[in-house]
Order: sequence, then structure tokens, then C-alpha cells
Amino acid sequence: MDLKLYDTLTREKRVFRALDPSNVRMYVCGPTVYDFAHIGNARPVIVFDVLFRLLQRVYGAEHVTYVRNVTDVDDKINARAAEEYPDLPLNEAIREVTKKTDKQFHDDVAALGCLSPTHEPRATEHVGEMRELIERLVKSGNAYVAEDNVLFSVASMPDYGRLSHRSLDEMIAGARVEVAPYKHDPRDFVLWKPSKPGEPAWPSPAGIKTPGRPGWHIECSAMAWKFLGETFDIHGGGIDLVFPHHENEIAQSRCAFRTPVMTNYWMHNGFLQVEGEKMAKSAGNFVTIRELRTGWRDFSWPGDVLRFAMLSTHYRQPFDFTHFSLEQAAVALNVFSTFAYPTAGAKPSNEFLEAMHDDLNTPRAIAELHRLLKASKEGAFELTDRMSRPGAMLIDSDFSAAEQLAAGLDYLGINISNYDRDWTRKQSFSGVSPQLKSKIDDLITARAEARTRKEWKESDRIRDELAKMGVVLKDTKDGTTWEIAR
RNA sequence: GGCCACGUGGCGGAGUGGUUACGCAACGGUCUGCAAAACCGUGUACCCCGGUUCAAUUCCGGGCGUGGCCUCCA
Repeated sequence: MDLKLYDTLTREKRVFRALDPSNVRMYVCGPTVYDFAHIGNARPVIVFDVLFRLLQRVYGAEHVTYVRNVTDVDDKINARAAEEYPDLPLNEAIREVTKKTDKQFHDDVAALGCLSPTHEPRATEHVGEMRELIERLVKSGNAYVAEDNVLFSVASMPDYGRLSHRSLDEMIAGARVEVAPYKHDPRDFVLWKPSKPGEPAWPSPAGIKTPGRPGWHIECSAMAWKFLGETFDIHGGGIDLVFPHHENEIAQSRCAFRTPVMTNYWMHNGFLQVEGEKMAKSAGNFVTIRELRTGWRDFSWPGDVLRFAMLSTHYRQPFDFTHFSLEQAAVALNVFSTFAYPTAGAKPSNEFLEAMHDDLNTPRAIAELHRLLKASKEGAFELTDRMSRPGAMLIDSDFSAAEQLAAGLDYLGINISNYDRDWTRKQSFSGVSPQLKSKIDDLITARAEARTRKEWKESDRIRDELAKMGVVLKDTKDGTTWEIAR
């Protein structure tokens, strides 16, 4: 079964061919660590985790190298550090901020069921490689020094702009390019710049005496090079990174190594919206992963729910994050968890695999999961029916659909055997005082007694009374359960 | 202003040049003392206008709408 991936550069879905099947290499742009990661940050992490898992299955876990960087040098970090630790020297304050944020990020991402990448290099630990690249670019005439800055000369690369499909002229037409007097061309971008006093600083390349710090784009070129080589298989990130970040990465890497391509597949996930609108702090609809986990609108959601909700939309489509999208995901996971039957070595159904191989068509794969759920239910009911007969045996029962369901969920990175389907009910209880809870239990007991006496009026009166308190009853074979109406 | 993506039934969301996506909700039924839950069943939708075609939601062009990028925001 061929794996097909959509490549932003060529704008087509192509069969994926690894440069080296014994070492498939993927690079994904990671977080800038200055604050809690928001749910928008979660999307590429989840999407490329799914791809990582798929590649591992296709090529073998030990034959895939996945690199996701940590950007720990950035103006936003500096600003945050100065704000949070005004009494510390800036560099120490920065270390505090990046250390703390990095840990938060990893906690959150683990809760979303994401595997650790093979390498998670930090920008500040690879300044040497960045300098090396810059030296090469200056030597090759693709970069120049101006007032202690090193700038990439866009004009030196004839096919600059291919990824974002912008011609050089168009970029000027846009006209919102930062103009600095020392730039040869307004489109040129910074590879290295001098540090202000107190800021993080490293020895500069290209004979510059003043210590400086790297521009944003160079770190990814450097770390991808170090861990994956001059060219590699897949480079991923959010669609907003296409320009200028990825365009500039291509320019740096290809010109430094004289290669026709930086990576064979450029993959970009679509943006996230919240209730149909752009998520922004100013709009007041900003949601962090941490909030979601610990209480968003009075509800704490398991990471698997956000993960599944996101995978219900194809990764290139915009994902609209809503309360309803979480509820739908939770409903699906709850019912999946009751029927899925994890078995070592079980494989997902063919239709599921086809969908996943078709540019990670997770919505189609999930539709197949629903079909397997249906088949699992039928199997389960048939089994219950047989077990109710004397002398029934368990043997020869068909669990294949339930096994394929669990295996499919596993492909999506959802460990269904660890999924706690009672979490909604527990949450309902958590908001209820012990006194109220015992009152509810008393009323339910009273109703049960009334029902055994067939005093329907009284039992219905009690049910109404509970309903007024917001308590909804569910009668099952094994007794009555209840939950708080939402 | 430039570049790009998207626009499918009440909602979410796949897909296809002519045949059922799927899920949620809704509706009908079974079950239940009655409900709820559970189970079974039902849905003919593809922004507008042209064009290509025997046939377009699907291809092409235009329009409208939404969103993204053009500013070191995933």
C-alpha cells in the first residue's frame, strides 16, 4: 500500500518515496518557549505525531528519525523574562523562562498522547552550526555583512519564492517589508544580528567583532542539517510558516549546500479557529492546552478528546475548535472504549489503512472506525445472546472488528484501554457537595422502593424532584445511575 | 493592494464527472409502568452565474462569502 502525501511545494499529492528507507527523516518546527502552549500549537504536534507513528509502522520504528526543535532564543522570550524575573540578570531570567515553559510544553504534549521525537534540539545549543552555515553563505556570495548584521541576499537565488508561490516582484508590491538602510534589497532577511547589551550573545561569524545572535530562520536550517543531513524527506509545520519562515529556510539550506531541494515533501497543517473566529488573546478566545486539561468553562477534558477532535478534521483543512467539537469527540471515544478490544498484533482494517495512507485522511479513517464499532456491537450482542444459553462457550467468537477498532485507534495514537470513560460522570460528581450527593442517593433509593411497590406516582414525583435539581436518571439493568444535566 | 486556501444536508465532516460517506442532532419504531438510557430504522445536501460535457456538487472561467499569509503568530 503506497503512502501518499501532499507537498506544498509542488501542490500535489504524491506517492512517498523515502530517500533512505532505513532512515526516514522528518523535521517539524517546534514551539518558541515563552508561555503555555495553546491549542493551536497542539495541532501540528498532533498531526505530525500521527504521521510519525504511521512512518514508524511502515518503515519500522528504528528507521524513522523525527526532529522537532525548541526555539529558546527570541525577543518574546527576552520580554517575558524581564517581566517575570526583573531582579535576575537577563540571561538567567531567560533560562528560567525557557526551562519552565519547556517542561510545561512536554507535560501538555504528553497528555495529548504524543510520542517524543527522536531529537528535540534547542537553538541555543546549535549556534555553532548556525555560524558555520552563515560563513558558507557569505563565502558563496548569498549573504553579506552590513553594520554587524549578516543578511541573506534574496536576489542571489533565482528561484526564491517557489514554496509560497510569490515572485520577487510581488513581494515588493506587498510593500510591508521591513526597511533598513543597510539592506541591499528590502526583501533581504537577517541571518545574524548584533545583540543589545544584556541580551544573549555569541561570537559573531563573518569577521564581525560585536557579539550577536542568530535570526529566526537559520536555526531550523542548522538543526535539520545536523540531525538529518543536507536533504531529508519531510519538513512540517503550520501553514502560517510557509512564508517567510520556510521560504527562508529553503534559501539558506539550498544555497549553503548547493542542493536542488531542502526536503522532498513540505507538509503544512491548516489553521485553528475558535468558534469560527481567529484565536487571539485580544479576542478573548485564547485557550491553552493546560486550561483545557485543568478546567475550561468548568470542565476538564482528557487530552485524548482534543486529539480525537482535531483528527476528525483533515489536517490541511481549517479546524474549528468548539465546545461541541469536544463533546462529539468525547461521545465517540466513550462508545469506542466500551467495544474496542485491544489485542497484541492486531491490525486495523484495510479501509482504515487506505485512508491513513491517503495523505492522512483521518476523517475517513474515523468513519471506518464507526463502521467497525457497529460490527463490534453486533458481535457483542450475538455473544451476549449465546452466553445467555446454558452450556454456552466463548470459543469461536468473532472479535475481529473490535480488534481492528482498537488497532485503528492505536494508529491514531489513542490508547483506548487507558481511556477512562467515566470521566464525564466523575466530573459531574466533582461539582456536587457530599450532602447533596447523599440526598440524591436517598431519593434514588426511595424511588426504587416506590417502584418495587408499583407506586408510579410517587416514583415519578421523585424523578421530577431530582430533575428540578438538575439530576438526570438513567435506569439500566444493573440499577439506576445519574448525572448532572449540562 | 498582492499571493493562497476553503465554501457540501440542522451542525460537524469525507468523497465523487452519472451509483448510500460517516458522526451528532432530529424524526419514526422496539424496549420500558411512563420517561431517560440502550437498540433498530429514516435523511438525497453539495454558495451564485457562465462554459466544457450525453451528464458537474465534482473540470474550467467569473462573482460573492469566509479564513490565512504578505509583520521573527503553529
